[in-house]
Amino acid sequence: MQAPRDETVSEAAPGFVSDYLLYLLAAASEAASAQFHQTVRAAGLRVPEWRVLACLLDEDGAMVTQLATVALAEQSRLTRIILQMEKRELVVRRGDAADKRRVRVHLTPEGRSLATRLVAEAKVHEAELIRTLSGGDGARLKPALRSLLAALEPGTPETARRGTGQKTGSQVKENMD
Amino acid sequence: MQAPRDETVSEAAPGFVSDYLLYLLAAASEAASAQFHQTVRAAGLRVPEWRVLACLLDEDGAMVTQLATVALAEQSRLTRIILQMEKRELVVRRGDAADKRRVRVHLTPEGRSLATRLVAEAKVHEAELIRTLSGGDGARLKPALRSLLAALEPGTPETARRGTGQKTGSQVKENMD
DNA sequence: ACAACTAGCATGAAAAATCATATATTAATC
DNA sequence: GATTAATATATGATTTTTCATGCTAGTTGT
Repeated sequence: MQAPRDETVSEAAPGFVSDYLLYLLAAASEAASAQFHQTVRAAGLRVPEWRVLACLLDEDGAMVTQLATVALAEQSRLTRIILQMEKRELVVRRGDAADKRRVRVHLTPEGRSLATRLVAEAKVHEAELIRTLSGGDGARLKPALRSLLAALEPGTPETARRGTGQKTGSQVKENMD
Repeated sequence: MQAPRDETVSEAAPGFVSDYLLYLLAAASEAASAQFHQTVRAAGLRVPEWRVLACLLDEDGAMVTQLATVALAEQSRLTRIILQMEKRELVVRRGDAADKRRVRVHLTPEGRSLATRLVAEAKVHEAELIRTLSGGDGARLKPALRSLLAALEPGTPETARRGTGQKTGSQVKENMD
């Protein structure tokens, strides 16, 4: 028998926040990621490190800047993260012969093995998550998100163009925090 | 180690990452927020501070822990953020009379004014954003996100209620981080 | 080939976030 | 009603992030 005073708490706030798209996105992302990120931490990685590994599995030899974009982290941060990962022998950095400013990041066998394992777990987790969504929401979500991204990101709609120099000038890039 | 069989890795990677739900969520959230967050910074606020203000407009006198949940930040961080905001006279902290552990955070007139202005801008921005989404995606997104959140968050399905008894044992656990 | 400009990455110093834990207060249990 | 557990917030110390900027290497224009 506890007497929970019902004093000030009577908010059933209509709430701007709880219906605000940017909040829903951030909250959904956090909530959805929380579970899997535990797995990531358990593997001794921080979230951006996991993203780097996954990205390198998709495209080994990516540049630091590229990785920063994909890992949703800033360049200077990514630089340090890569250095740490190199110390841990998850990746190796190699100067690009053709353009010596660039640093290509490659998976080590250890890194590849870890990446492979985590990606597999991620796929399982994703499938489960989508399955728990009621009805068609599971199916609707991804297309809607892609649509949103497409509307927001100027370049790179689908086919990620990269590699060869290709700096067409307006490589608009200002969507990082 | 594998040999870089083609230095300019021209693969338009099938890409696990680019179709991974958690990545889409995180990327969409970042991309969508980037624009408005510039407005926030221009107002001299960091993102969690803006979230606090918005939340307080919804529910003045919220507790620190509550704000941490809504602002998607950790408690100790929120504590410091609130202290900073108090120094800037955006909020005031008041001990809860009934429960002296609690600290209720209230908007100052300045804080309310700023919050009101920003929320108005946020609504405009949101409307524009949704409008740019092709076809029904604008309409589908929010419900899908809410569905996802509902599936993930144990308690608090809609009406954020706290305080009043109802402790069914294993309720709220840890949905932060 | 030279100047000026841009791209890619690194780094120092400052700010901030995190983790574990301290403290105070309230609820629960026996 | 004393004891134990749980809540709510604060704080110290360490690690991270960030910001601005440095530096080197390519690019462009003349």
